[in-house]
Formats: sequence, C-alpha cells, structure tokens
Amino acid sequence: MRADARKNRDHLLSVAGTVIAEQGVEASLRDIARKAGVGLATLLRHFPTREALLEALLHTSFDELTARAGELETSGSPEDALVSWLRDCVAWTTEYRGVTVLMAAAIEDTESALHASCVTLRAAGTRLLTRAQDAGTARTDIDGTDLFALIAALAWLGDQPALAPRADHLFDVVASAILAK
Amino acid sequence: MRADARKNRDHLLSVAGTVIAEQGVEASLRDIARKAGVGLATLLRHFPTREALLEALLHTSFDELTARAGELETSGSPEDALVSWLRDCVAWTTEYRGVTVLMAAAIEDTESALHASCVTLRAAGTRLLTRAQDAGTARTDIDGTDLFALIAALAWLGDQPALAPRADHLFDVVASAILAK
DNA sequence: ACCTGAACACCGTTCAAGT
DNA sequence: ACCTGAACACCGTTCAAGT
Repeated sequence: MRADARKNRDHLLSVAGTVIAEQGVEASLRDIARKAGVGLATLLRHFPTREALLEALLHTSFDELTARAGELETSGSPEDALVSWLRDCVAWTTEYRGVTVLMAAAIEDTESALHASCVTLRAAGTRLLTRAQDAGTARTDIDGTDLFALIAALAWLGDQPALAPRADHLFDVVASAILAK
Repeated sequence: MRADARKNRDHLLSVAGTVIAEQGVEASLRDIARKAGVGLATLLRHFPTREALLEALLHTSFDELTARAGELETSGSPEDALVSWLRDCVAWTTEYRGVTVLMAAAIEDTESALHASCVTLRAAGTRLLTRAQDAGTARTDIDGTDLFALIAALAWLGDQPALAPRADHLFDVVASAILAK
C-alpha cells in the first residue's frame, strides 16, 4: 500500500471510531469521509462495505474478548467464568450502539466482513459453555449459537434507551436461566 | 372527514398492511403511497409519522392482545396464563418485522403514536405477572417493564433471520427464568 | 496506484399551488 | 377540505476523469 493510502486509511479509521462512538454504527459514511477530509468514494475504496469498516475498527476488541475467554477457561469456577465472559461481551457491545444487529446478521452470512469474528466469538463462548455444562452447572439444552443469540438479545436491550436501565438486571435473570440445571 | 378522504385513508391502510407484511415496518412510505395510487404527501397528511400509520394498522391487534390477557386472568393457573400470553405477544410481533424496535422506543416516548398502546400492553402483562407472583409461581424481582423488555428481546430474536430458528427454544429458556421462584 | 467529483436512484420533509 | 408535484437535504453506489 502506498504511503498516502496508508495514511488515509489510518485517519479514516480514527475518525470513524470517534463518529461511531457518538452516533452508533449506522452513522453516515459520507459524514465520516467528510470529517476525515476525503471523498466518500475514497472511504469506500478502503472499506467497500460498512461491515468492512467495522471489522477493521473492532478487530482488536474481538481479539481481546476471545483472549479473555481463553484466560477464563483455566481460572475460577466454570459457571463464574461463563457468566463473567457473557457480561464482558454485553458490556463491550454497548460501546458500539447498533452493532448487535450487524453481528446477528453476520453470524450466518459468510460474505459479511464481520462473519469470521462472530464465528470466533461464538466458538470461544461455546468452550466456556461446554465446560460449565460438563461441570454440571449450566443447562445442557442450549449450545453456542443459543448463547450467541442470548448475548445479542441482551446487548440489544442495552441499545434501546427506554429498556437500557433494565439491561443489567435482565442479564442476571437470563444468566440464572443459563446456570439452571 | 370527507368521503374521498375516508376512501383514501382506508385504501392506504389496506395497502400499507400488505406492503408492511412483505417488507417489514421500515418499508418505504413513498412506496406505500405509490402502490395506493396517491402522492406521498397525501399519506403523510393522513398519517403524519410512520408510528401513526402503524398505530392505525395495529390498533386491532393491540386490543386483541389486551383482551386475551383479560380472559387469561380468570382462567387456568397463573403461571400458564402468563406464559401463554407472553407466547401470544411474541408470536404476534413476528407478523410485523421490525415493530419491536419501534415499540421499545414508544414505551417511554409520550409523543409517539404507539405510546398508549404499548403502555396498555405493559399494564395487561403486569396484571398477569402480579397474579403469578402472588401465587408464588413467578420470581418477584421483576416488574411489568422488565416483562415488556423480555418480550421485546425475544421478539427481536425472532426478527433476526440467523437467530430466528432459536427463538422458540430461547423463549422457553427465558420463560423458565421468569417462573423460577 | 490512488483519489475525486458528479451522476444516479433512493429516502422522508415541507409547502405553494391546484381542485 | 383535501390533494399533489416539486424542491429540498439527505443516503449509499458507481464510475469516468484526474494526479
């Protein structure tokens, strides 16, 4: 990549991070390009879809959540590890308003730029869930995809201004259902 | 209302029902107006917001769900009545793809045309929940707003194509959490 | 190689002008 | 009273033309 292109790309990502933190993941791409001082077509050259831009932006966070799952796999009780990780996932999505809908769409869409990250995340959750199930402290009638869906639903609750005040409490309610044997 | 206006209004509602059933509640209002053979401005004269159009369209359904709650209040066991009604609510929203987001926004927005219907629905759910709580068959640390949020989250799951296959099962999981004492 | 303005086909909002 | 086309300010997509 040419030096000027690299610079454009980095700057776009930085501006996108700020704008998306303010307005959510559905922020106008034109607005992001404008604030970065480049044309919209330039943004789309670097990131052909909104998902591609988000993937570049959230890649580090996805890695961190996956790494965190790895740490938890060998520490604490299986059920504490699972619930702690679920809490981390939900808390993380609140930083990116609206990302839940895109993740829900990406988990089954192999064409989406977010697909691989979502699949990796689901696999990490599956390992923690299986461990808790093997220990007899999580219900055995759910799998990693169910877990992914429950995280998404709880994250979605946190995204809705009117329901967000109940999100933490309802997390506990759902977590108790997961841990029920 | 003048006869021609009434006719326009009725026809718009009929067309809107068809289009929204196909495309979801975020269907283009311009498209609905076009298919109804009137100008977009005419649609907006009758229904100044998307919520107003939906309220007119869903009014009957809201009434039916509320009436159903009333019937269930005096029949069957409190926990069966509650779960049965929750299931009805979630099943109903699947007919109107995307309505959950608008309802979640309307429950606290007194300006929304959907506000009154959502509040009525929440009140109906609250009565069924309280009855089950009094009978000792529903957890007592949740209220009607929590219930509304859980319905919304489950309905949202059913709206996401990739997660919808798990929606029924996850309904049972969450229902079991509500019924836990 | 990389960037860009401009044309395109949409969206919902608003309103002056018509019947 | 009621309706409507048109202007407006947006959106993301596409591409020919520039550096």
